[in-house]
Amino acid sequence: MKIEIQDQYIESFKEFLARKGLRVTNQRMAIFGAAFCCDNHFTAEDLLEQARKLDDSVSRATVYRALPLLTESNLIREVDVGKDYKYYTANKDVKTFQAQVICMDCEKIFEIDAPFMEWYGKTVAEKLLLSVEDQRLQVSARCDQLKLKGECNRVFSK
Amino acid sequence: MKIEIQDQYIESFKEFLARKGLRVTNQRMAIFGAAFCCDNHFTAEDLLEQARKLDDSVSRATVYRALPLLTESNLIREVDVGKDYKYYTANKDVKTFQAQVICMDCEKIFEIDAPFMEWYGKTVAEKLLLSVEDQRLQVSARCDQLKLKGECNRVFSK
DNA sequence: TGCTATATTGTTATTGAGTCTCAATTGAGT
DNA sequence: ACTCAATTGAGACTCAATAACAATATAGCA
Repeated sequence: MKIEIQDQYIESFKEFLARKGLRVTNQRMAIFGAAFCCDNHFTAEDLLEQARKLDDSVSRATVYRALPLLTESNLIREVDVGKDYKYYTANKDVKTFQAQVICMDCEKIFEIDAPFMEWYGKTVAEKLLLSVEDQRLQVSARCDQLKLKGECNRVFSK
Repeated sequence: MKIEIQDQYIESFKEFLARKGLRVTNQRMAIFGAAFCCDNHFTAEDLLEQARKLDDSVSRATVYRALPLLTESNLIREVDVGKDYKYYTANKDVKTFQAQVICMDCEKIFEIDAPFMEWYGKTVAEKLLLSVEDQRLQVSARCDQLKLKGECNRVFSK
């Protein structure tokens, strides 16, 4: 069952490549596969590590070259957490606009539905006479607050 | 008139430094002044350049050391536009929550009032049983759309 | 199946924002 | 003015991301 869903995404990625006149390579598919098999948010470095488990020839440069393709094809998306590096996450089963709640200490990310935001985007668009390409609502919280829910990864020394 | 307003901010900054037991130095005041005399959003590098006009001894390191003080004192704030570097803007006359509309090509930033978001933040907080530290709504648009309003800085070759 | 043009790759070097180190300097209380 | 800790500038350094380039692999075609 899971495999079927994945196949659908694989097909979608291959179509995207074909449409752009790009080749289907082992490395690209390994990177794609890594992005979709890992559940959480991941950095470029995480992705490299995972992709190498599928194809150990994958290099850092190729990961960075593949990321724009994956975002452009709408299979993954950037999640900016205000750090110096970027996070990404696979676009699986996302039906509504989601806000990101980020722990500023351990960097754990929760995505919560915020369907209202879609309407809000349109309002903004009308106000500025342009169409919105993308919008993000990011909420920052502290880990000692998330800890109350027992969902913080980090151990604190201080 | 303008000078009076600035004096108020200067006082506020000096108070902040005093409260923290930090010294009032020429460099810090030059950086502060630069942040408040430039109307737009600025990067650390922009700030360095401006500050050097007020005190040419200001170094890059000092700018980066001053930025956390300015944000902590709430005189400026970070504006994350999803680039590899950070933008900042002075907190002048900001009464309500603002959403940022960013041109993905020329990086021009419009801030628009989004008072609703304050309420929304509280709702999110209740849902996750934590208190929100900060929230940002970012809207991305393309310059060729902003161009219609004649407000895009960039000249396009393609 | 094998051939060819060219897209893609890994390696390595490079960029650029931001941080760190440390000796020299400077501000503020005495 | 004196003292000493806070602050500074210069420059080395970190680290994510990008670029250059020679080697390799892919897809279309024979």
